[in-house]
Amino acid sequence: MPKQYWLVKQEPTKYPWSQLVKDKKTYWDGVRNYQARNNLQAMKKGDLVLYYHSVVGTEVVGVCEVVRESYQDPTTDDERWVVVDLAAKKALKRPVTLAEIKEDDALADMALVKQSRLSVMPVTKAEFDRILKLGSKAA
DNA sequence: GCCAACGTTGGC
DNA sequence: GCCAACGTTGGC
Repeated sequence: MPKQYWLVKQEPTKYPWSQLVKDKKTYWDGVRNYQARNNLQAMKKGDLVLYYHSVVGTEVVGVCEVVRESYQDPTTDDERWVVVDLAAKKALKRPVTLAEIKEDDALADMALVKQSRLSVMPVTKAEFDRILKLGSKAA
């Protein structure tokens, strides 16, 4: 099974990338949307996940790795919802903003742009590589 | 802070 | 099973 790529959104006022770096890893709770839930369940250990700051910043700031596959969300008794464990892997040298993504021919069709309300979404390898490339330029 | 987009709920 | 009303998310 080839490695898959994902993007998760979080508001930095709630749980910023810097907090994930400090914590080393976290469980990704609070998903209450079926499409996002299905994506969480499809994540495999070792998959790489872009970390996007929504609302404040609106930019991709880092990469994390799935370290535990989906399990029952510990913050609710409702069996419908799951979490995965994510570990911070590396920060981008500089953030890749939503504005840049929209302007980039290779990225403008991302679910991030098309479906702004989805909080967990798959990303193609081409899109993933492209964002890493943009994010590796000097600040 | 406003508003558009979209998911969910509930009445019929 | 359809659709209107409502709530939430997220960009600006």
